[in-house]
Amino acid sequence: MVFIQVAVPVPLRQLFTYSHTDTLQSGVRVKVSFGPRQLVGIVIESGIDIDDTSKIKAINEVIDSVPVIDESLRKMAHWLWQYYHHAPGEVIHAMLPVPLRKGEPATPSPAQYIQVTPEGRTTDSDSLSRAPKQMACLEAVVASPLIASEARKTFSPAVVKALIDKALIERVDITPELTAQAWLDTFDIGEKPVPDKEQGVAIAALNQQHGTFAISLLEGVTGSGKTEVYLQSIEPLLKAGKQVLILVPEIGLTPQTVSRFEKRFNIPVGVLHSQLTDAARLSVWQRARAGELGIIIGTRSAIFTPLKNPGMIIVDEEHDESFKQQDGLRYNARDLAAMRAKEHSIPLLLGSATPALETLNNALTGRFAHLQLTRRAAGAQSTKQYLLDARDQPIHYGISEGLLTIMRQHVNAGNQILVFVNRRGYAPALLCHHCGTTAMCKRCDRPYTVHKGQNRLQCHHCGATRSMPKECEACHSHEMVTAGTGTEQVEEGLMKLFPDAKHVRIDSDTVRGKDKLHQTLDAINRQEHQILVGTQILSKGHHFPHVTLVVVLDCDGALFSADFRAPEKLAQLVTQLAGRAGRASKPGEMWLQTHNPHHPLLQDLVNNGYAHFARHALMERKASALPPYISQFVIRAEATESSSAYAFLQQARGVLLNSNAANTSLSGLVPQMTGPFPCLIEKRQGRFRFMLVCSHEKRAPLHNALRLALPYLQGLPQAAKVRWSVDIDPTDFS
DNA sequence: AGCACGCCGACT
DNA sequence: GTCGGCGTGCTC
Repeated sequence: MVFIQVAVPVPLRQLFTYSHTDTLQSGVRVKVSFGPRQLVGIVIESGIDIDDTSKIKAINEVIDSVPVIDESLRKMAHWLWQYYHHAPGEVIHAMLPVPLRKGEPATPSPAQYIQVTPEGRTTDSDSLSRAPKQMACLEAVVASPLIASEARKTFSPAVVKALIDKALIERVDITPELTAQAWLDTFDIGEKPVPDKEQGVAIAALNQQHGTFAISLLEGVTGSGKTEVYLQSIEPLLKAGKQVLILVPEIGLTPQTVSRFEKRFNIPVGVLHSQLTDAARLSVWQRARAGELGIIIGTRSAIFTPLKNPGMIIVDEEHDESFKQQDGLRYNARDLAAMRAKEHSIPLLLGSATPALETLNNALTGRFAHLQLTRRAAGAQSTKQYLLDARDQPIHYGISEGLLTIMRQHVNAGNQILVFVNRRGYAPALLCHHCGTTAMCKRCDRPYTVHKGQNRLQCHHCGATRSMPKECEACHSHEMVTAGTGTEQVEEGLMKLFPDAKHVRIDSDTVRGKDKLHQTLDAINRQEHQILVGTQILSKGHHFPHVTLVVVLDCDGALFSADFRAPEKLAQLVTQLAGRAGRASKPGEMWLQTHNPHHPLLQDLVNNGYAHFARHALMERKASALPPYISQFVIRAEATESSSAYAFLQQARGVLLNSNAANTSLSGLVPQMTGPFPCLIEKRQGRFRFMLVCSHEKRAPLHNALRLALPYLQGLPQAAKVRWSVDIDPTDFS
């Protein structure tokens, strides 16, 4: 009889002990009874000692013969639940593809394929000369068996059926065989550009790092060829049979990105993103684990992909916020990438035109290697940036007179212009002209956003919609007016101001699904539209060579935000937007409309660029004792009763003070606490939200205080009544 | 988080 | 008389 520690998928910060006849390998899945239910758990440790054996149950079933979580991922899991103070079972759960969480087999199961029959192989090409599609399909099948469902998609079901009826191909169940380093069969480097001097330096530096742990920041302005550096620095690794894992932001994963890697090396690339089916994700997971895939590109959760021969990890656009999960296990995939790289003794490359201040600080202090690309390729000029003083100017649809004049010049010259508006919808509020009452979402206590196109009001915090009210709820006046400007209204205004120019609006309301976005972007680059209005989506990934003018309608919100990261986010956004426009023959310009034209932050950004701004912002962070110079965590609480959420955090505050004082070795190191105070979005989906921010200049004592406090927090009488969570290194205070 | 147990209101 | 409301407490 052996006692075994198992991570069970429940939100409890502990492991559970079960018994079994033999020791089991760590990382193997087991079925266990947990209370009244059956759950799939993961073996963490075998053969442990235990005092009280009275409650111990036996493991019901061992699912795997080979661990689904290998040694290195197990270490990562351990680090995750320690560092993020999260329930181990949930951590492991988050790391596994959905089918594996349910206990389905981890090795590939047979799938239906079509393969060529002996008749098909000997058929002469004449017999199908009148059926070119069948011919193409047959040729493909002769080359190698195809997955039946995919063949039906690429060639059409009728074609496949016709060939089966003619007995030229047949259906068979094949269990796919996974081969390590399979990509080496086709690996072939086509044409590649000669790197410029800076790229050459970066590539040479990265080549030195192969086989060792090192982190580099590749700080490269837009258009300086970061991807080329990625491509050339992974080339020798792939050739040596090593795998490369590339993380990209959620919207950055375009077919173009993937095909660029596929075409350069002539190998298949594994792709992981949120829109894949569970089966498709599992397939990539299996192929990566078996070492079959040389390149895996994916979003945040791809950091959990098992690798047989890891060679390097790349995080592209490393400043992007989507690398931090904002619910449940609030991990940061960028930080996790560093952990993984260290564990495997491989290099990590972080690339960005606008590095996060945390990353930049590590590069400036020498913890990370700092590689810089300062020149745009092919002599393209960078976009000139200016501030537009909107004070005392008439404003139409959010656009000031002065800005309008500039826009006219570009439109009349036949160029494209891009108008950035940071909120979608028509207007962020609807209010009564008579008494001033604003239409509010009852569940969130926030103004509804007006959507004129649908003739409805929509709450942007909980998604609820309602019909457009005909009269004021309070005074029944029929005069309702909108306040503020969203993309929809700007588009409407531009249609009136520029009746001859073709418009297109790009936000999550107008581009549903990935295809629609790409179609619209392609149409823009074919110059089918002259004026582009849109939100954040426009700042990611895509380039608009015909755009000569970028305007940002409202920069003022970020200047006085309660979120200390707002200026950094604005600077990143503005710089990314500027990078979208222009090309060698048509340099672009950018105007930022503001009521604070003398604000030092805007001045610095516009006159000196992001790199200078960021270094200056770091100095300010240091002076104000903010991250990355201090460590933070946040305890969030939400409840239908505002007072219970507040009370819980108030008690938590007390516990944190006391537990720390009780720990004599840390006496004097009291975390600094602010709050509890309401979140920036105070109420969401009918629940009131509060947070308690805890900071300390040193991470270790801060985390120790939390570690000591957590058991008490769980025991608090209020703890059961409120939904509460811990957020380590928070990036979002909404 | 589930899920059961438990103790009080409106129903065939 | 019971179906069912969701408070409380436990899960190796």
